[in-house]
Amino acid sequence: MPPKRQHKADAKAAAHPHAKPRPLTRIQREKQDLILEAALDVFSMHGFRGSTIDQIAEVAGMSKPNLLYYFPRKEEIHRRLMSALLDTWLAPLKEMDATGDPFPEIRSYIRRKLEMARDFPRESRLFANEMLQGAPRIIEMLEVDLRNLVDEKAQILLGWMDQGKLAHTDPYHLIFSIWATTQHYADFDVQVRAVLGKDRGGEGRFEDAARYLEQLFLFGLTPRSTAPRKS
Amino acid sequence: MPPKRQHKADAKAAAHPHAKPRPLTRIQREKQDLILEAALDVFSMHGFRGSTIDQIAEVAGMSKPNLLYYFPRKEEIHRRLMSALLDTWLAPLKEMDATGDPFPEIRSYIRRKLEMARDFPRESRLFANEMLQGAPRIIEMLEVDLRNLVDEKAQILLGWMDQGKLAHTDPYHLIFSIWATTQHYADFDVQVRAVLGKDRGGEGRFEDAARYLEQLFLFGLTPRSTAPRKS
DNA sequence: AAAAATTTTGACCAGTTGGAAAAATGTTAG
DNA sequence: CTAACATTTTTCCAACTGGTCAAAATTTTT
Repeated sequence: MPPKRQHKADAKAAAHPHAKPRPLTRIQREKQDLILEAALDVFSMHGFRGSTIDQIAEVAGMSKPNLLYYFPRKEEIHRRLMSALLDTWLAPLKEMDATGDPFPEIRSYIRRKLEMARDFPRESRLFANEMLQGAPRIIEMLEVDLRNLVDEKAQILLGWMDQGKLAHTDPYHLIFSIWATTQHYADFDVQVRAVLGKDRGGEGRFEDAARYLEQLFLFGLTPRSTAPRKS
Repeated sequence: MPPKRQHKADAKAAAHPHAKPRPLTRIQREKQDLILEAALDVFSMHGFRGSTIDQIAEVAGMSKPNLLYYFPRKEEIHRRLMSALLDTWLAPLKEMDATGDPFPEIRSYIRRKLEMARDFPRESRLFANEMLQGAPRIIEMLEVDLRNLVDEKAQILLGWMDQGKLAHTDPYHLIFSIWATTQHYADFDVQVRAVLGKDRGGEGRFEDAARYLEQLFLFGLTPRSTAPRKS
């Protein structure tokens, strides 16, 4: 039997699962990063089905077969992006600390999320695209990891509420509303820009958003001088 | 010259632009609705590029050429959906009335938007998909119609603020935050369900959301009994 | 019931898609 | 230098894509 052609970099490792996988070469790391970067561009705009390997390859500046040498299937690229993404995405929430006070904690959570919308809009859109499609590739992670994390943080919020440090309300929907309002600035960026126009739609929009959201979440819309209305 | 075959229902009308277009037959109306309904299913999940005519035809229960008899191109279907959508979508905001009081107006705006997220989730996702892709097909409408409408309503909000009926804040971001928080329940439905789990994730989630959002927007997160924190 | 118009179907097409195979070209350790 | 390996290119393919076309089936009008 002639030795099988070695089409993938880790073919040897795969043949013998317990063999130490040879470390990636410099070129492998560089090219994989290049591909993932390009794929993020494409997937985040068109979703999984709407994106083609050719498009990704073109953005990455290489031929399609060459790209397929590093990632043998399209799904593989997407999977890699998604699993890297989830960690990044949940990190800000993980930082919310029970020993802190609610308002500083919530405020800095909002800030971090808003910074992510500003600095990593493609990641946000990639995530949104996956959600819109029913999250077929990450649903289990949502139901386990995400759910556990949110449960845990909801307990913290409830604790603060019981201590009278925070208005008593639904902690889950509180978290949802922070996700929604912050990610909006990445996912619906076109709309935000269209509405704000050229002058107000510059980079300053993130500071305006931060100021507004802080006020909304920390002080609410009720005018401070007026007693809350009934009904 | 032999008379051209009449492949499209309105070919005659098109030949003579000022001729009164013959009204659609019953079958034409029914089938077009059937197709648009199916297309909404498909486009809202996969976006324009990720959807195929075959898929739509299958959901609509007809053959691809038959579908193409009613809508000669894929874009046409999408265009029809989008233009019908924008009207529906902006209707709730249009209702916000300067002569009313801010809190009832804002509260019922939130309610209407939340009802739309509950009753028309596919429309919401179709819209979200278009946004994620940079809104190539509706950008002008956003920059003109949407922008004018929001400008107008922002003026109303500013008026209320000047009268001391509403906390002084950024009216544009206020509107954004209402859009974001309500549409979240349609666009990120999978995530919401995954986090809330089977028991809390039923239809009741919309009522919980309504209650929470009302509280957030009307009273804010600051505990009523405590003076607002400094810094 | 015939004629006219509308609707549906089946066969087809050119371009695109994800991917395979193999040959050609670099790169590196001994 | 050269053998072993890593990378890239060329060629190819079967399935799918949006869309056409003529004929057949059906419905509507006269």
